[in-house]
Amino acid sequence: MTESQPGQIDRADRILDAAKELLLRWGYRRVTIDEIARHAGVGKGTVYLHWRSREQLFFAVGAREAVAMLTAVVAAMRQDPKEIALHRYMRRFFLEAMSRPVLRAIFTRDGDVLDRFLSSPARRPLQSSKLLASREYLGVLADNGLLRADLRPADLDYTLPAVVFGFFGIDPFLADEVELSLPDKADQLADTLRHAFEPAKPPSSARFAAAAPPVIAVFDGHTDDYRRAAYGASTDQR
Amino acid sequence: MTESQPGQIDRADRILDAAKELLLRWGYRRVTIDEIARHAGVGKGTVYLHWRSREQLFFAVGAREAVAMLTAVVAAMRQDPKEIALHRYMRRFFLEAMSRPVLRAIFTRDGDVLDRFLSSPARRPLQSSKLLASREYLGVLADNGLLRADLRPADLDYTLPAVVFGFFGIDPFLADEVELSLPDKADQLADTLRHAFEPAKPPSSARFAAAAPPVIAVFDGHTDDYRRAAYGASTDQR
DNA sequence: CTGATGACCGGAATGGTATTCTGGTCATCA
DNA sequence: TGATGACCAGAATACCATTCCGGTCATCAG
Repeated sequence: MTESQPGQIDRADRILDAAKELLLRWGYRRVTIDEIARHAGVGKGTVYLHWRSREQLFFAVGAREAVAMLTAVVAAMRQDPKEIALHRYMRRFFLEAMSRPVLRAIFTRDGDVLDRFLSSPARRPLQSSKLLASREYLGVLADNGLLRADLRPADLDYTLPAVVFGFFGIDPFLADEVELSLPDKADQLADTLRHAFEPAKPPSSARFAAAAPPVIAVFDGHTDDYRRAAYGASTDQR
Repeated sequence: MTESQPGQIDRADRILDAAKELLLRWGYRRVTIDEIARHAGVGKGTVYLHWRSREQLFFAVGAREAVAMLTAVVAAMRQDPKEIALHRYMRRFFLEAMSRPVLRAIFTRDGDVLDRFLSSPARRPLQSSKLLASREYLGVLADNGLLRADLRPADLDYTLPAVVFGFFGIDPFLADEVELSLPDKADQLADTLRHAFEPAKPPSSARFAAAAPPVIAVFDGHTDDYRRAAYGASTDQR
């Protein structure tokens, strides 16, 4: 067994650092495993002791970014239970994702950076819809009256990703129109989600306090999933 | 001057019919002007008597579809003034666009059909955002209390296209998840827009009656713009 | 004995060139 | 006078020779 030794994690991180830097500098297609290994100060074979393919390695780069993002999200939720509200969560999600170059490339489907990677077989980048809208999370919200009562939860499976996807992807098609700042866009997204999916009258603080622990548990679980995906050859990853 | 003779319009339509059929059968790249002319029973040079380039010709194919769609939309608005409501309009827009193969290809950015055409220089396919969210239309709605009062109209320039774009584009990224029917998707879009952008309490019928004529005028104007873009070499088209 | 390495292999990507194809023009024709 | 299709230049394609690179594994260092 290779993992669980601190040195191994360090080495994985060094390799991921190198891969991330080269990815952002040159794009997915141009980066070679040789170059990554050289930058990380390891042999090429060593890379394959951690991930079983080039694709897995770059997936791990994204997964590690997801861990960082989710960690920030969960920290905010611990700080203030109201942060679990759908519109607050997605606002932060949007800002965090757009602020991290690797995640921004993934969510905006930036072909210059990820060209080939995007068309990988069935490999939905970071399984974005799962990351984006966990049913468990939405279930907890619904159970605590934090979603519109007349909303069938199953509808959100389709509608929430549709709306959020739109905010991530619309930019290239607006061009010279009004150019909003990133926070302004996030506010627009939050405003839209709040009106579209949340109760008209804001729920009491008690609601948020009750729902926060299970919500945080769900996100902690997700974070661990991505952490596992980021490191370690032995782990499943299918 | 060539246009305004019925025969010329007929011929233009025959050419557009041929172009449309071949476009859907073979995709933008594979269709040649020769083939279109042959199918339409005219000489190749004749095509250039109507449009000044291949790109303009295919743009005209889309414009003619837009005319058909807008005609249906306006007819519905004349029938029932309530149809001018943003959510009703976009519901119909979505259904109409998705039901017409050429427009669906444009709005879903279907690369198999439109491959090269999509990356045409600055040539935003059918200037979709203008088609989608005319400021004039939204202005009339706002003036008649048919939009949320606390909404700055300029915000809709960004937010409305973002949301709608999401519904047009999300499908490929949901895959095996819940597969909704087209009308169900349209209903989800309508529901989202109604809650996000319209007043909580439905406006009176009188509001709709007052706003309908100017709204219809706006759409009639748009329809004419697209009709002009579809036919005629002499017209500007920039 | 264990974990790290890099030379090596096969298939895929790339570059260069000869050939075909096609958008657009315009002299000719009905 | 409006329609046509032969014609041309440049772009797309097909082909092949060469390079490149992901992944393996025999070998080595500690």
